[in-house]
Amino acid sequence: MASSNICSDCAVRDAALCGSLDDVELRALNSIGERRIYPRGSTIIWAGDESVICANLLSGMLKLATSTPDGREQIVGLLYPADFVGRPYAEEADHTVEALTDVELCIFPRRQFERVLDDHIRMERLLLQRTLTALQEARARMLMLARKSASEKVADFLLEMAAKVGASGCRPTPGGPLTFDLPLTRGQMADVLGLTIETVSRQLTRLKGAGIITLPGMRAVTISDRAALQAIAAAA
Amino acid sequence: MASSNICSDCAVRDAALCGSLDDVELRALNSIGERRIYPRGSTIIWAGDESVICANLLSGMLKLATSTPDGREQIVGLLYPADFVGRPYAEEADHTVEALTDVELCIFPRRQFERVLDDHIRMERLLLQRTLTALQEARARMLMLARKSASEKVADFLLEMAAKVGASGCRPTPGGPLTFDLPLTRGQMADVLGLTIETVSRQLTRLKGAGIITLPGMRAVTISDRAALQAIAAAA
DNA sequence: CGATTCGTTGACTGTACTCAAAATCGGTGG
DNA sequence: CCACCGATTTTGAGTACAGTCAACGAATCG
Repeated sequence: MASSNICSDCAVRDAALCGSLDDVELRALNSIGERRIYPRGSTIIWAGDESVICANLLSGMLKLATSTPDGREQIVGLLYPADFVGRPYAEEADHTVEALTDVELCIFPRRQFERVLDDHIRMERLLLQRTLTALQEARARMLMLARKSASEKVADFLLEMAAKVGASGCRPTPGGPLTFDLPLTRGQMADVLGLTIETVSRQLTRLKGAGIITLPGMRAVTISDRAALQAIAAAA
Repeated sequence: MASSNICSDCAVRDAALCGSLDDVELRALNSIGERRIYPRGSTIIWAGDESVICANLLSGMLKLATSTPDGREQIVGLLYPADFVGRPYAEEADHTVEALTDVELCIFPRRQFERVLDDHIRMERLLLQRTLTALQEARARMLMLARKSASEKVADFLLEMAAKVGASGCRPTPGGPLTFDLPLTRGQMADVLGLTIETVSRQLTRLKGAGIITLPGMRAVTISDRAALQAIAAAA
């Protein structure tokens, strides 16, 4: 049976929460888990719905968003492969989870996942540490959203993306220009940064004009002067 | 010895993390803990310093803040009695922790606290749940900081304060006007809301002018029209 | 090839920030 | 009790940054 050892070929086996489990434990988790693929743009969890699933993100990117009653949206987190999805120990889902790219998830029914958590201290401990880190990140983002200017936000975001996605990007010479594809549309970038589409676009063209970046394609970015970008992100 | 049963007269015994412990466990925690009092305005933890302590907040209020290199500050969390303070499993303190009022803390050396955590699953589980809740709160605050107007922010804040501190405030008739003291200065409110002092002040006078609140003293607030305040917080 | 989504650019507006001054509160000491 | 001082708050005038509205260009897809 394929499902009896889906973990063996898991791309994020070591990086994800399950990395803490031994083979016996893994089989237990295996029996309640299920791989599923969602196309880009699909909503995996709706905010306010009953919290029925948890998952590990195997590949692709997810966004985590909340919105005001009148429709203003804010992306409160971006999830990368091996990140944990969902909210154990709560009856309701806090945020809407949507696929930014095609994604592959390893899904567990929430209740059963909680039981595994209860039975496997190492896994729970890992989740605690991840959650503490996520909290720290969220708070850092609060500073950015509340106190940074549009140019700082955009520069900051480009650097973060360079760090996260840029690993796979192409860098001709070390320290030299780095090119990668943004996994987000301008509108999504705006939702992350607490700006509007127009402002994001303008800031990007400003950076292009200053010779700090180039925009070879709609989604592609090349960072040609990383130091300048860092200077902007830190201060002005 | 007083220290051998400091927990017995603890005001937050049931609400705090330690509420999960039985008497034997409590004695263990007792032996590494120590009560300490800090005057208002004192800094308990500096961001970036080595993370050496964790604590439970017994009484008073703490602020949790980060700032940009050039000095812009943002309060990323407010802590109330029974809340947990500090960052286990990290070498460095994430945020600066400062006393907004005189506070009483029950302090533990971080390393030793982590050991207690490791040995007492119930406590670790509680901490996980608290952290998940804090993460949810932080993300909700991200939405507010990034997407809400000044008037929404102030209205929101007043309602939150009414809920948190207002319990002890005086409410002549149920559903009627509620009066309480703000534990924060205008400047601190501005730091919470991502605004300036002047904007906070102006919004308060606007609310006063609209007959929704009155400001009997420098720190006191009376909410006379809660429904109107909620309407502002939700929408405009 | 047209339709649609996404991105850029422009002109204008408005909200919140900055700078500055006056008013109020709280405490101290004559 | 009152005068005085510093800190906090309020108010005012002017500015700037980012938002809004609108049009246009570019890319993608059927």
